Amino acid sequence: MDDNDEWDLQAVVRSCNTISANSTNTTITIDEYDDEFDVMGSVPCSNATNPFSYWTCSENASEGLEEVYKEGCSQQCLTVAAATTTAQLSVGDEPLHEMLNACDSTSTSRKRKNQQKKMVVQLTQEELCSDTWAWRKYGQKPIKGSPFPRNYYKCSTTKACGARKQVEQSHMDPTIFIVSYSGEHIHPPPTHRSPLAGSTRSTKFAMPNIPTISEDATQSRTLGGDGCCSDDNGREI
DNA sequence: CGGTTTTGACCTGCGC
DNA sequence: GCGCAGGTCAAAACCG
Repeated sequence: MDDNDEWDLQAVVRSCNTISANSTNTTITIDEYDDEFDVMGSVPCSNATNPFSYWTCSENASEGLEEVYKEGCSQQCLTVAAATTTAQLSVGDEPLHEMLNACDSTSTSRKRKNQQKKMVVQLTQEELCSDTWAWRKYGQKPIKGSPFPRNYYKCSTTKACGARKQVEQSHMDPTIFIVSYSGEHIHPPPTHRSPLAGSTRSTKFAMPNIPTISEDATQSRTLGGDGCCSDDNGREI
């Protein structure tokens, strides 16, 4: 792990600190997929009995994980679970290796052009609220096979910062959000934010028939609010 | 005024 | 080469 991964670690640690203790479902060790996953390290977790391992997807792995989700093979997307010495992954009640095998033979998903390392985590809304980075939404796209759109965020602290994240609500469990972090922050985490940052919007532009993505609570407006959550339009929830 | 969200258009990669 | 789908851009509108 190098300096470039530092922000990822920080983000994970924050998530870790709020991750639910029962987040572990059926799990398999990531060791079974050494060729596919890059386990980056392990950090202590205040709310979990075990260290929290974090990982990124190597090329094959990211495809595999993406396929698992796209194909709807699982009841939930990948769960980043508390681990012992290696990261463990759970996919609902199904063993991950079975998921991947199934998807390998049936998947029609496309490879994405952005193959840079991503860190994928599954978070609840509360956990998302703990994300103190300042994010600015720059896009939203409906995703085939999912009733919920995917939202795209850039770090808004500095224009030069290349950190990005994608947030997608699990269609199997709408209370779960799949967050993919990519790129890297070139600055320390913000400790407070401008009162102007994260201005709210009216709901007049809300997309009809598309559920509001409450993960936007992670948006900058929550910063300085010491963890207070707000919805897509900045309303506190 | 400065920052954000919204959202349609555009770009690009991949499968067929 | 074409079509599909994901990712990004950017103008317009909004908010405090």
